[in-house]
Amino acid sequence: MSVHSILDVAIKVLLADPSASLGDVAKAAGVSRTTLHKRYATRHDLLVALAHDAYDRVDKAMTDAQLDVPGEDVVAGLERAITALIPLGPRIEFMYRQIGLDDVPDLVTRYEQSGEHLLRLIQRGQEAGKLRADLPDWWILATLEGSFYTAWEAISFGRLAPLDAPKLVMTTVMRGIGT
Amino acid sequence: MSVHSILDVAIKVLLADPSASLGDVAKAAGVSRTTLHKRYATRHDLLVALAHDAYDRVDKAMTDAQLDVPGEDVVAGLERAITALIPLGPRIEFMYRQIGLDDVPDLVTRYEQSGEHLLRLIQRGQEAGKLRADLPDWWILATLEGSFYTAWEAISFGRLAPLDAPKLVMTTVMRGIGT
DNA sequence: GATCGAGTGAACACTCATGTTCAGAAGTGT
DNA sequence: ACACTTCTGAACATGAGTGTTCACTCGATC
Repeated sequence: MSVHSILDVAIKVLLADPSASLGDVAKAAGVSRTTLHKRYATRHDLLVALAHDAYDRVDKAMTDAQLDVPGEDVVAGLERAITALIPLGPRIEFMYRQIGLDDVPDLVTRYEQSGEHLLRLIQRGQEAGKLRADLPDWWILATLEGSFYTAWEAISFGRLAPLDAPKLVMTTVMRGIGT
Repeated sequence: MSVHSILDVAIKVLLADPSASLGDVAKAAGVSRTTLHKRYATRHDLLVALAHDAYDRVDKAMTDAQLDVPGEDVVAGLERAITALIPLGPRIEFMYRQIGLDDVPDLVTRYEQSGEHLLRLIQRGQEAGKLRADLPDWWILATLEGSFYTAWEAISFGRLAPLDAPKLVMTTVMRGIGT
């Protein structure tokens, strides 16, 4: 069982039950508790590792989405970002729900940085007249993240097909629900 | 210390730290742990009581918002609903984050019912041509709830003034972020 | 085949929240 | 003043998760 597999399983288990014991995690990962303790000395260490792994993937997704290409269409960039974020749903949900990681300076820093790519894209969109300039940029970012999260929830409930999500999010966020 | 005050304090404490002990809750409420145990025999009982209290308030807010008046403007109804929900932010956030209450049939039922008022309003809005009919009603509902939640978060971070929230949510949700 | 590293299961001490009990204090009503 | 209720602080047993150690097994490597 590789490190990544363990983290994958740990995310799932801890998401289903945040109070799951390390024994539960180890069992689900097909690994002895001793081995788990060898990799992550304490529960806190495991949580931090999970958070870092999640941020790694978000960062990679944002980089891959090529949001910083100046000439390109902002809306297309947004759609690529959303599409890339959808598969990361479980990990982001985990980050979102886990409390007690606020006191880890590294993670706070990463959290603040994680939205930077999108925020710059949004600012460019506003300057280019593609996005409403009467709304604060941070609010637009929060709205985007919220809509993505709503989509992820709908997917996890089985109500929304993953492949339908990006377009649905984009049309909703861009045009709104009004006629 | 009245029952409602205890629940108020309990919400705050458990929201700040979901793993807070009953001793912490009791101390914060200015009540002995023994007394707390007398009112709520187990931790689970307390959580269920908190959930019911939250649903009570949501139900009351939705009823007070008069969403079922047939003739009235749907958009105005939505804004009243959002306005009424904002103050319930902490409680709804609590409901949202607490896991382990899924196995309480009463709460599952109440959860399903809690969105009914808004859903009917949305359906009326779609029929009246005020809301996009090309989007599923449940998705519009989820979008509304998500945007409300985004606003609540911004408020709790101190970035958004509570009185500004309803209008901001409405314009964002109705018109979207695009130009 | 011997050696090394990684993993395993079992046992252990430790901490902490929980739930319970009880005798006494504080307050309320008659 | 008295009876009654509620709240309190303290103590207790219990259970569960945690972190640690250790002897053992297994597989790969030399």
